[in-house]
Amino acid sequence: MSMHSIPRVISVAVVEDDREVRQALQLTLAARDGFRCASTFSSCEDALKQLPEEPPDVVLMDINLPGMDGIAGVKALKELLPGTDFLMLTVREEEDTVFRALSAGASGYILKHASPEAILEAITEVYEGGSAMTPVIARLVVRSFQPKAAHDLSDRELEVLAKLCDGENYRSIAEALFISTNTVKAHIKSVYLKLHVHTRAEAVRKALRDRLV
Amino acid sequence: MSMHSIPRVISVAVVEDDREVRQALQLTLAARDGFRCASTFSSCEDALKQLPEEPPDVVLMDINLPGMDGIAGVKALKELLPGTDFLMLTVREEEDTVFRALSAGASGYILKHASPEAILEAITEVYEGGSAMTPVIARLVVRSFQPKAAHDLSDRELEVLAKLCDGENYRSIAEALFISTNTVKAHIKSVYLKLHVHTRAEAVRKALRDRLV
DNA sequence: GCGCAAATCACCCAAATGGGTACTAGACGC
DNA sequence: GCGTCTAGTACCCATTTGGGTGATTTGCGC
Repeated sequence: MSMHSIPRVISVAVVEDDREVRQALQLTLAARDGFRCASTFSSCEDALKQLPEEPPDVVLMDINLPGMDGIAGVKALKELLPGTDFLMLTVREEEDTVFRALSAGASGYILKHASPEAILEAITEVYEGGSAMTPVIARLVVRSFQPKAAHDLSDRELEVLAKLCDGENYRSIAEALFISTNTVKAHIKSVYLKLHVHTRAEAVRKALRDRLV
Repeated sequence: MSMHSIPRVISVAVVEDDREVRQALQLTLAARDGFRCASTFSSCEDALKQLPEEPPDVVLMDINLPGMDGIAGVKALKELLPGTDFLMLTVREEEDTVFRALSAGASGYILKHASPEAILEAITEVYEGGSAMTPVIARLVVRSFQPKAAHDLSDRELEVLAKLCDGENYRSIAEALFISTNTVKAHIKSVYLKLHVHTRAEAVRKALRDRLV
């Protein structure tokens, strides 16, 4: 925030294979004070070659691209341009794609046919250290924080499972809960039964993924 | 979306201990077509008693409340009103609080001193199945999807770690990678060393938490 | 009061795990 | 060419884990 308190121009690069869309974005950026379209590319491969020479502040990245797609592109470019933020431009709001893009290092995820105003606002938000996304995508993301299912584990079982996730062994769990190791075993067996797993590792993964702990 | 295609009034409840703020919200809602302030409460305890009788569409929930705080309030109310969405109202954008609120079941997280327009827009977005949050909070959330640190595991080690997370044992990992179980052990030992863990469970937790896989 | 589930404990045993040590072959940098 | 790194291999051994079986107590619902 304070970093950007002196008004300056946000330099933006565009990676988009559709020539029409690419030029429309370029024009939108050129027409507006405070923005500069530093470069445009029709493929990630081109962007990878040229962008490192003059890193922009923000990259608008299409997802569906011939050759290397936008997600792989972000992953590769982010390595070379750690200070640059990436804003995904897409036509559909698919759960799987959203999460893969965010995991790859995208800072935002907006729709291609949003208004120029909305796109410029998203660029500004990202540049200022925030993140931009549609409400629908935000809900997908928010939902991923919420418990997935009720696995009807008893309170005691949840307690044991939590310690299992901490990497504690039978003996230390037993000591912490003031019960015998045999009882710990019994609870763990019950947990495995209810979660349909057979090993510690699977139980830990399920507990973390489904946010049971 | 189609569910709400017939224009109707969104009924909103407010839980906020500050009388001024509470009344301001009430007035904002009353003054606008399409919104209705169904009820207001100064504590979660009160809301828990009365809300189940007539569930609103959206609840605006303050976080800092005397007695039961807004996060515990959401968790409790969400059980009773599964169809209702909760929008947290807060003054600060603290990472820990944000994640706890979302885990508790909140659908959005906005600033108390946002404009009436922005608050009404957030309510609408949440009502329509989306989610509302400030760009700063969105970035916190997005960041949680990205790898936390470079633990300099080799490619092979990452491969082994991934299978470890799947709950596979030495033998099946060895078979999958066409190497001996001894080599698998060697890789795993190296992984444990680099991640500073000593057991499978800890390794799985670290891998999932830090998004190494 | 009966039944049932949860929580507690016990014993056996095969398999898996984690730690220690030691060696070889290829790749890469300098 | 020498050192270092990663990958791959091997063996030993104590500890841990997971599965099977069975038992007691407590509390809750009907």
